[in-house]
Amino acid sequence: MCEWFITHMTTKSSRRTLSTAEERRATVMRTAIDAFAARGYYGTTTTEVAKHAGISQAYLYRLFPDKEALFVAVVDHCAQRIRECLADGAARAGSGEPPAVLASMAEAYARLIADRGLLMVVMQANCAASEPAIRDAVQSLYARQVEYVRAASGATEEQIQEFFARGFLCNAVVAMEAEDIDAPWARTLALGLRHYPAE
Amino acid sequence: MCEWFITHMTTKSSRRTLSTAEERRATVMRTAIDAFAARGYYGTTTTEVAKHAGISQAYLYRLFPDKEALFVAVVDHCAQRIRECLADGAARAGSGEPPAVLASMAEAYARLIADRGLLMVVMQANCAASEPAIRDAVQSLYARQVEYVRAASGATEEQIQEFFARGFLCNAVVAMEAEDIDAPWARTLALGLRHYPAE
DNA sequence: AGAGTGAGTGATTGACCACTCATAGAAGGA
DNA sequence: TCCTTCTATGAGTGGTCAATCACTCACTCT
Repeated sequence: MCEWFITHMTTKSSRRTLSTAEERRATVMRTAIDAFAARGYYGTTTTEVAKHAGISQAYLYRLFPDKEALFVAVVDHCAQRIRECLADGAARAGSGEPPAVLASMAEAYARLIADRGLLMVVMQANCAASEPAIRDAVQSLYARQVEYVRAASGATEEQIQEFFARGFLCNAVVAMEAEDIDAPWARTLALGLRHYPAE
Repeated sequence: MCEWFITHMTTKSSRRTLSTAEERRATVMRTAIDAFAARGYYGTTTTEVAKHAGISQAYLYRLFPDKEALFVAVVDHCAQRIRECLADGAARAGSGEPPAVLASMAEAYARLIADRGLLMVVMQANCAASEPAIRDAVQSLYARQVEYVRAASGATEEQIQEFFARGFLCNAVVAMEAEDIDAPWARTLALGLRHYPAE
């Protein structure tokens, strides 16, 4: 929150240094994740997003044509981060057997979604499929993920499907905050799901 | 939509027959599913819900104290329908081996979520966990489901977890409307997921 | 120094939303 | 028939939201 101070108020003087629009867009995409994560597309106001990025709400509308385009841009940003994370996991496994590569990717993914915000934005987008533009963004997100996993692991269709099934289970457990609940049902769902505490 | 005509305008005369508040609440819970399914808790207006039930928005506020209570009631209603469905699946399997019972439950569940609305409400609720009352409703929904599946099937923890993992996969596929897409990634995700067309 | 370009904002607007209230009308019992 | 209780609505109210606009200021180039 209030990145403005970090990037612009390094000295005590009131001098301010302008960013380029592209830098600002990048800042917004990073900071908007936490805003949209909590209340989703409909429940998050553009004023909230602007505040998180340290800019005025009016300027947000110069950076993005409307709220929908802003949300789609944030989803695409998340998609890219997830792909980078899967690539990282695959690289770590080297050229092993498919199950070993999948396991390494799963491990990397589990570490990634220790950042709850990123995961929740993806889930929120999944639920906002009634907006065609958002639905398209979600479909393209999963299209790329599935094809990347297939290419990087060389696993069978069944193995890939199970990989994603466990991923969705993981998402749901984190979304409903069941990870820390000490009850049989919660432990059963979270069985063997690595839980990296938030940093 | 417009249930009012069905229950109240069976004759041409302008005479109207009142329902009891309890009947009305039941109607609202049934019809509100489709409203909340599309745009979630924040994106759905109380006017929309009232219209679906064929009553005025003002009267909705006599039946439910506020929007949150209304949404939670709808989620609880969905939870109950899912439990009935699982029980039906278990009954159909008789007293077979755990995997057979789970398969029968999965079959029943797949048939249930041919009704896209019911599934989407549950997913929307899962995403609205930032409201404590809604998060509690979701947790209690899954708590009962997991424990019911455990008791009815006698399966191991791992089997139960995989049962729910496949359930979440199924949910995600339906939510992102990937069932009908004719592309490798979509076919991989939907592999073996029975797809009952909407009635 | 002065002109031109792009970053950035305060104030506003019209639409819409959750929620309220006063009141009309139906059902049913004495 | 009159009276009470409950269903049901029209007409608001205050507040909030996405989107717009006129404007200021910072930086760059000449």
